[in-house]
Amino acid sequence: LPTPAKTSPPELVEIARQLLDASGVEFLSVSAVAQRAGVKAPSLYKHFADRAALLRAVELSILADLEASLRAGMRGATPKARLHALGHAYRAFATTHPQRYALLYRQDAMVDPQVAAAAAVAAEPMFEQLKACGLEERRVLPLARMLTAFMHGFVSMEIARAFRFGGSIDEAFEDGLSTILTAIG
Amino acid sequence: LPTPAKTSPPELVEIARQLLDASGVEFLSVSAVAQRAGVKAPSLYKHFADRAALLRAVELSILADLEASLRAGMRGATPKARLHALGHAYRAFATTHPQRYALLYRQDAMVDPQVAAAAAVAAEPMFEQLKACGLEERRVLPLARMLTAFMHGFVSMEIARAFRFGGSIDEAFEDGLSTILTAIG
DNA sequence: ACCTGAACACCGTTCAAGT
DNA sequence: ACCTGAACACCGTTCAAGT
Repeated sequence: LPTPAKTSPPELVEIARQLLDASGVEFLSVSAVAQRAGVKAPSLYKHFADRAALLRAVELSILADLEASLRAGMRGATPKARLHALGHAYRAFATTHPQRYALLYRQDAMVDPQVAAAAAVAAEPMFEQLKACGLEERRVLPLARMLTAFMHGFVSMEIARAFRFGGSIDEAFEDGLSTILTAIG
Repeated sequence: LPTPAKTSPPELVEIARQLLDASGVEFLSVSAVAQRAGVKAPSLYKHFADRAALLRAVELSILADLEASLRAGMRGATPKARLHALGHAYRAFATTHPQRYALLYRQDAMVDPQVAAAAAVAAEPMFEQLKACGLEERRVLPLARMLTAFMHGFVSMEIARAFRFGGSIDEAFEDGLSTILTAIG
């Protein structure tokens, strides 16, 4: 006869997210998650195939949060204004939850099709506004790539504390973002 | 009486670099490096304080290589042309040695003062050319940050295979780089 | 002065045995 | 159907003992 489940995939993902925020990916161990769920490590394998599958589930939930944050922050009267707001929402998400953000860009993350699909969904708000700017179709993709490259590069350097020469980080982000949006025309 | 050393820090760093290129950071274990050096794992602690110290030494050697690659690639008649060439040299370094590049931006890498200093040295070529462009002093730092954010963001997304909508990656990089260099004025 | 084997506390993972 | 203890192969690291 079945023993009642002491935990569940959603609960394990939630615990994993808390561990991630508190200590980073390297402390997000199967043992630690199982322990906080009140269960022994081997039991986790009844809910997830392996540690990678658990990380993937966490990643998917973070990408969903990112998309929601971008949509919520994307206010403004014009497409360009909304892209500007989206840029700041992106940076706010990454700097508020650096560990979550770092998980998204761990090595080979996008190789998994589910994760790649979720990342594409998170990129949709930006594509929608870029298209609404009314620029030529062939300019949309390069501009999207320039914008995401800048946003990701900036916040990941900020998180890594790679900006070490003083000066205003806020201004540098604002300047860079404005320059790119100006290039839209 | 002393036993002759079977290995040395430089040799261990070289072995670590080969392991890194072959399989990535996670396979860069103390045991694996020691084994390839023909020595048992505990012996490595006579040459490096711990695994982190070994990784740091590898990181320093990679940052030195990066600076050399940037300087070697930075040809051109004008400062702006040289910045353009530097951008392409940066991307070439990252895409040719993705594992080495990924090591540079691992979490909290820049917290170590030696690594931060080496990163600053690697950034010098770019600063030299930006200053040679003759723009106002207060514009140098924001522009440097925009340029590095774009370059790092672009190549790290490229390495992570995050560009999944087709189109020319080469063109997107060239477009983005040109847009930023145009903003210099 | 460097190398070694043994040991410790940790991983992720498997599996047979419980209920 | 899920949970468990025991086991396996791995980590990084320490340390006393060799030479």
